[in-house]
Amino acid sequence: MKQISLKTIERLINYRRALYQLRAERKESVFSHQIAVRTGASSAQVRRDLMAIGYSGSPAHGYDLELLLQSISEFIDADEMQKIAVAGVGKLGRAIIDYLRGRHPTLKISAVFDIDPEKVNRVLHGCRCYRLDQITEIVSEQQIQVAILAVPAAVAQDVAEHLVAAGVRGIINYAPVLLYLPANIYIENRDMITAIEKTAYLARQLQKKGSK
Amino acid sequence: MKQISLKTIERLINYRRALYQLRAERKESVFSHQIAVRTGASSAQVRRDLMAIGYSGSPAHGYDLELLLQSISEFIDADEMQKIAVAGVGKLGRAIIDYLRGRHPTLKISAVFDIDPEKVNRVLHGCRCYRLDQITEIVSEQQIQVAILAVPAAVAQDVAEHLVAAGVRGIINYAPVLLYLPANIYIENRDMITAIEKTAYLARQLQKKGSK
DNA sequence: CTTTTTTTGTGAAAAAAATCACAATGTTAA
DNA sequence: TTAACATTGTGATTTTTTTCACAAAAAAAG
Repeated sequence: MKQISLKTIERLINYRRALYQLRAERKESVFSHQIAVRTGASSAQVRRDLMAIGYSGSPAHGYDLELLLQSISEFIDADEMQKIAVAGVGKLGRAIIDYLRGRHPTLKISAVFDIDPEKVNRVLHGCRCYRLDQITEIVSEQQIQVAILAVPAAVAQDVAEHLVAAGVRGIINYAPVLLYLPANIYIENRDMITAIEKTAYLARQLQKKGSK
Repeated sequence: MKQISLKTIERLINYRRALYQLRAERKESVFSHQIAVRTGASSAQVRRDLMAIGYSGSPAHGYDLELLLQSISEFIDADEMQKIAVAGVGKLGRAIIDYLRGRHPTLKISAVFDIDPEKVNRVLHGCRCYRLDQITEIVSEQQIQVAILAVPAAVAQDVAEHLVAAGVRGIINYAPVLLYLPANIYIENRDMITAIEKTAYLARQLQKKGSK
């Protein structure tokens, strides 16, 4: 099968979310344009993406909601549980732990790390907290491949390097710094300041456009 | 000037961040390939993007770091302070407030909203907290155009509609739901679960690639 | 049974984004 | 002076992504 683009992956994740909402509305089947309008894609785009994962609908009834959900999930999710590490248990780290805990069928936070002795060795929101300097040891021992970086900017690069040394392949970086890591590591930058700067810029553009 | 793409905007924000780091290393000028390596772009890409904002370097010395920083900032940032509203002052909302407070030359959080009577009318992290049901009134009064949505999923759509009614044009959505809003509103989805799902998928792909 | 309508799946076309590649330019060194 | 070198700026090209547009399918209406 031809390699599926990252853009398609992102959209599929959104489609799945839209499908959950549609399911909650008691729908049993769905047309490409219904998914499109909820996700901001075009209906042709939706069809193309579903084609990419090999799922087919019928011209008469569209897509079977349950089967489509299943197909997307099979494609996106791992077969077995995937373990995640969280580095930094400040407000943000705890918010992340809360968002994810027990909510996902194939993702679970299996270790969290902090430098604060008050937190270390305690169970926070259901997750055992370890000392930050144990991170390489424990992450490699547990074979964790995905990590969330929610530590202060000053130590982000250092912690990231330890994660990579421990075998992590994907990092979600919430620290407001650019990480400099080997090219075979995937970095998803989620720094809030960047997001706000971008949105603030676009809000101004939209205003200009709206006012003329 | 030809319209600059959103991709270029995103990269420019990254370049700026890289430049701050380079400045901290006492650099005074910088070549496109140095920016490139720190941001994961190609050097040709960097030059193209800088061309887009009309900044020129010299073949001999590259780009003057200070002037380039200034040019990018002039392009990305507003001329005057831009106000931001934060809806939802849970762990995540407070993390956002902390990240931004006093750190940015043109962005400031000028009102925060929550439903919890314990928080309402108090000053949290330097920001006055209002009742969530005052949001339309206060956001439109203060002419806030950018809002951060950090409320529970169940109320996100409703709060978003109130923000739009109050004149907001850009929303950074941290709630794990897809918002359904007019097409002229910019939505930056920053839901954490989506980010983790995507990264987890990519980590697996990288593993497959690495092992063969 | 036939026509109308709606939708899928997908080649083909268009648009957008990224890369290539090289002339122009200034620098350094001999 | 002149040669060797590194880098910018950008036209041209390539690659990727999106959209168009229509045949095929199937249900509904007449």
